Amino acid sequence: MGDSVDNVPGIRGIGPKTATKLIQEHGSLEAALAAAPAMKPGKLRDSMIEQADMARLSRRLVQLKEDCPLPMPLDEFKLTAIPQEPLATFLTEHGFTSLLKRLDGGRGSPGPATQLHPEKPVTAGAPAAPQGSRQPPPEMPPVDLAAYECVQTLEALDRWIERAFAARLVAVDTETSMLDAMRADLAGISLALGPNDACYIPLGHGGSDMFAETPEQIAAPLALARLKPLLESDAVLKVGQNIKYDINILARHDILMAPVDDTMIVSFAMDAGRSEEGIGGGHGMDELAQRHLGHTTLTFKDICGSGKKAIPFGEVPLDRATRYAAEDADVTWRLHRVLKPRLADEGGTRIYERVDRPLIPVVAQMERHGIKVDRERLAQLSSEFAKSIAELECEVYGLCGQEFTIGSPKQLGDILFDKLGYKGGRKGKSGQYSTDQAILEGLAAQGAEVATKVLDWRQLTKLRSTYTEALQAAINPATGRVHTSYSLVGAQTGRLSSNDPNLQNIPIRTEIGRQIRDAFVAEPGNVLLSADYSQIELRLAAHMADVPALKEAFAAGEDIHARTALEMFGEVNRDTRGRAKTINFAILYGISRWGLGGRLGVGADEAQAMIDRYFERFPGIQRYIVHTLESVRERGYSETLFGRKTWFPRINSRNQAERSGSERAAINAPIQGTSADIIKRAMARMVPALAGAGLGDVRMLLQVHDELVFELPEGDVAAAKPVIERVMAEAALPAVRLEVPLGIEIGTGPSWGAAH
DNA sequence: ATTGTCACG
DNA sequence: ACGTACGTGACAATT
Repeated sequence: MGDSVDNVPGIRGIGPKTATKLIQEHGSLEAALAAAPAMKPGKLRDSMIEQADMARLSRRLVQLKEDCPLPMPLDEFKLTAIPQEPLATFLTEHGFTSLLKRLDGGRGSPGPATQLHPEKPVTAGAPAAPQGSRQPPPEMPPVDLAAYECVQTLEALDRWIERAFAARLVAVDTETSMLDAMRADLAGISLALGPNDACYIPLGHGGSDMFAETPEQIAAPLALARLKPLLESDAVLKVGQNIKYDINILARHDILMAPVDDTMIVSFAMDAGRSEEGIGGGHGMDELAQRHLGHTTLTFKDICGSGKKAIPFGEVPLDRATRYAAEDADVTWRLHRVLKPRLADEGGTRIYERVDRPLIPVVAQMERHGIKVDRERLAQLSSEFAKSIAELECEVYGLCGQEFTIGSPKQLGDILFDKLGYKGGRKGKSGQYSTDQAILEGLAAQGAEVATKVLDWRQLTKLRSTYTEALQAAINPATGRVHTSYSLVGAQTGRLSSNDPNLQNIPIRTEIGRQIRDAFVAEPGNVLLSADYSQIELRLAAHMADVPALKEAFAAGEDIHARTALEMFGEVNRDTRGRAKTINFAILYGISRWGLGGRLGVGADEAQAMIDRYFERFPGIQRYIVHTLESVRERGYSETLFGRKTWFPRINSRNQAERSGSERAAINAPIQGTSADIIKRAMARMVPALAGAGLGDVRMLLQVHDELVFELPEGDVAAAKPVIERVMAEAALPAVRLEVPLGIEIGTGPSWGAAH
């Protein structure tokens, strides 16, 4: 620590050496303050905190240089000698809020520092907090719901806006009528500037019927016009919990909120997969508040009820609405205060600042764009499917000699195995017959016609209920398009996930399902363009495990499964190539002899022999697996090439099933996660790259793990292709130099199906 | 709310 | 004696 404070000029107060020594002696700033009640609150204490922030700041400068866009050259870093606005933004964005009041020559306004560290002595006799992050930091007072203000006049709103500009950091939360950001009506906005320093601005509250009295509130357009400069100001950081939601709500009111920070994603960057017995591992606000602040929040259910009796937020009385909404902003502010500084300590800054955070506005915009679907086409498919389903039902009933619910695995299993006497074992702890695809295919191979019929029935009912019907219902009446919602913390590996509706699992593998892709279409005069990474995970495995034969094959543009077949079996044909493909996937997924044997229809011994041969022909793979597992067992987490961590708390479990599962996931996570990092980087760069090439009309609509889908004017296709190709192919650079090329395949057409 | 099944990468 | 590919989300049936 001694290396740091002295290097940073410009702060007076207690000396940097004294502060550093005190902090060092007590292990942390909090401990130093708690253990030194003799140190008076006020000036000295603030100085101490500043010193700690200074120490943190300088300690991180080297690190940040790599990971963050800096507003100034680092070598010239002096608090007083650089432009104040970008510095302020930098400081707030990275949690160095106590240093802010040193700027602007101490302009006398009650800046954030006094809010941050209220003049309240730390309780001397407080029990020592156990090490870890579960205790509230001592400088934060407990949540006081009575402290919040309901903002109902323009004068009050203007005071909050002015203070927010001065603070340069504001937690923001929007309250709405529903979860779907593209349909929800705005009920109000809450802001927080410090612990218990929060307000709620009701904008859309009213009774459930037209005779109920509307509570006093500022007219929404007026309030939004006042808030717009604040929410769009480069100099004020907006902090949210899942702020992509609020970005989209506000964007629909012509406010493009930026810059932003997201406590949910900060948590994800540090703690993906981290969960302990009895403690959830999620990144929801209620959970984070419990885990990091020791605070139990009001829940949405407490306020609006649940199920049939639930009422929209806009109908909640203002006093209760204020407590809930302002608390959310308050808690978000506190979480940011606790989590953002921890990010660098935990090595999460790089992935957060360079991958996940830049993605937030990009994904938000993709969601707002949505994609057009051809309703009539879907409806036509639906009725075709329905007709076939009805026929199949009759045939199945005939073959079984009775009517029953085909969709009930229990009834189906009993009829197939008990009544009709087919072979196929019991399964699972429920003692129920398994009737999944693999089992039914086995029956069909025995000549059970009914199994084929049931499989066809299953496929069609699946397609109809999940796709042709659901997608019609998902068309937004206001935009005429389908808007999915992407979760930025959905998958532990760093992948996105898509929901409401899920547009990452639209059928493609069968001809019949593929027709659904043809219903995803471009606007007239436009086309859809699909660009996907070819075999990206195998390429990454070749690089990460350093496998010469695989690297050569990719460099030469070979068919990788054929090459594998050649190495493994000495000849390439339909059969060996298929088996090689299965083995390649098995490697990516964390191989086991039983799993591979099951897939290939051979015994575990034979599967093991093939694994051995694979390791022999592709030296590097086994070493990668061993090293990865050693590292995860010791450190508790795996890491991608870009430094994304995924935690595996059960990697050393005494329960073998649990442990083996973690081991397989741990082998897969660096590969799947690196692939996710790469496409995320490509997405973040795509928007400026296209704009810079004069392709502002090209809209990125969808991401499907290794594929990006765009909608663009027909006339832009020729110009857009090389830009998209280059951004995707170079997405790992400059941070990572891959020893394999990233192959990109691009297609265009009037529909998603045709673009493949 | 949980289970089984199946759509995708 | 486990019970296996990794990562998701949605639907229908059942508790």
